[in-house]
Amino acid sequence: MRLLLVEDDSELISALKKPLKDAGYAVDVAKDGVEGEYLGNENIYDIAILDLGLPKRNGLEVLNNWRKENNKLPVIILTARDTWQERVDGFKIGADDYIGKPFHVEELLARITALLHRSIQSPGGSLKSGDLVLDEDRQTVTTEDGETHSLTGTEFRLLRYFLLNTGHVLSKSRLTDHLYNLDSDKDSNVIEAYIKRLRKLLGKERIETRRGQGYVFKESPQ
Amino acid sequence: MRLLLVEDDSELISALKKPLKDAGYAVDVAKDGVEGEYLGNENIYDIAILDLGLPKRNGLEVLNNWRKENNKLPVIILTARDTWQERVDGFKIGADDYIGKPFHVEELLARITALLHRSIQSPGGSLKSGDLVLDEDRQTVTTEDGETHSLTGTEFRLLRYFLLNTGHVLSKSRLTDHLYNLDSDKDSNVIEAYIKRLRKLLGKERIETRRGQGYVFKESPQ
DNA sequence: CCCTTTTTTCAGCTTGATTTCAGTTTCATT
DNA sequence: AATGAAACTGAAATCAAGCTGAAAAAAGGG
Repeated sequence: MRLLLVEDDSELISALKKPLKDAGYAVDVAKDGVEGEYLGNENIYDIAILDLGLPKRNGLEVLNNWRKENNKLPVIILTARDTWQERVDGFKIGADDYIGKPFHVEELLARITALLHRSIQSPGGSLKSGDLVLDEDRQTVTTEDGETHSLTGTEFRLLRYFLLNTGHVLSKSRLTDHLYNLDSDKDSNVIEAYIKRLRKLLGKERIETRRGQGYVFKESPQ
Repeated sequence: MRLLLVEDDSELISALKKPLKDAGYAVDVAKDGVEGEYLGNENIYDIAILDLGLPKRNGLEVLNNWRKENNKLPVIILTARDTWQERVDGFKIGADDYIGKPFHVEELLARITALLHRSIQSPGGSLKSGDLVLDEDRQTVTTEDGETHSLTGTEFRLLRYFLLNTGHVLSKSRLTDHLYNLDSDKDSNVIEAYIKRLRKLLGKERIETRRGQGYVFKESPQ
């Protein structure tokens, strides 16, 4: 999952980065409204955390512009002034959720999870595909044979992304985009290496290779 | 354990704070209904003590709003007027327990312990996990070999939190959240240091490390 | 205020996760 | 079949999270 944080307060940025990373998100930061709006249109993010009080362009304006362009990026609004009026404005323009400062990181994390699940119509704490169950709290996967394996951070993020996009062809560059930040190296075969590990865990047939295009995660092995 | 006290009477607050701290709770106080409701939704508390007669927003209303939002925070209601009717209202809305003023601090402490235990189906007075027994009054632990060791404050709080969350992955930041009430320093390895002490006391295998994720307390060492 | 206990910090070390690498296999195309 | 590009593979190198023992700092008790 790749997350865009549009926020100008460096202190808040550094307070959020670690826990977000720990929770398995690749985080990019935009420090003003203009940059934020631009990045948000890149179509590579799964969710955005948008502060309202921003330099150059106000957060509500950014959100409004995204929605005008039919950009459906899930957005959680963040604001210092938690007024009833502003909250209503945000929702009207098309925010998906709203959290007032000061807040606890855990609450933000919970809302992110809730929103991501909502946006793919899969409520609950675990993701399923066929006989696989991914427990997002424990970062474990239970396979068809009933065995539960705990996953490393990268294995978990990759598998989650597959599960959220079952049946779709996912290119290697798209996968790297979603697992890592912008500044990461593309000339590497990390993805291939992790595909191998997931296959070892889940069975070879589960992840189909489409040579030259990418990989497809299949609901049932067959 | 982190506890939210929603109470406006400063005298009562100061009368409760010390014994609660001594019993190993990290206490945060909200002085009115609005603040209380907000904090209670933060998802970091293990229990709330909620007075009914509050400024700005009545306690029953606060509780009602929490439950509407599907917030399952265990709540003990506190009230001056211990009427049958009010008690019924409180339980109907979803309070877990109820205590009328004036009360003895010991009774409140007992109800808190009982309520926390209820959530893990451990009706007895002491917390057990496998062959471990934690005496919450004496702050001691009895290990498999029958030895009883007295614990320091932090050791006790950490171990109790583990026992109440056996089998769950607990991240270091979650642990700090529940052990301390001030926003704690992020660049520190206090948790690691205490994990080490608990391991020395209980055996290494009891607490499993999930690198990058947190720790799991296991019922049996194996 | 001094002494004891508890808590926190620190620096070097260990271990496991991640990434890279080099050699091999597979596949589409001619 | 021969070719070249893409993907696979096992092992090694690198990097960072977590561990550890000791010492410093803070809290508590007389």
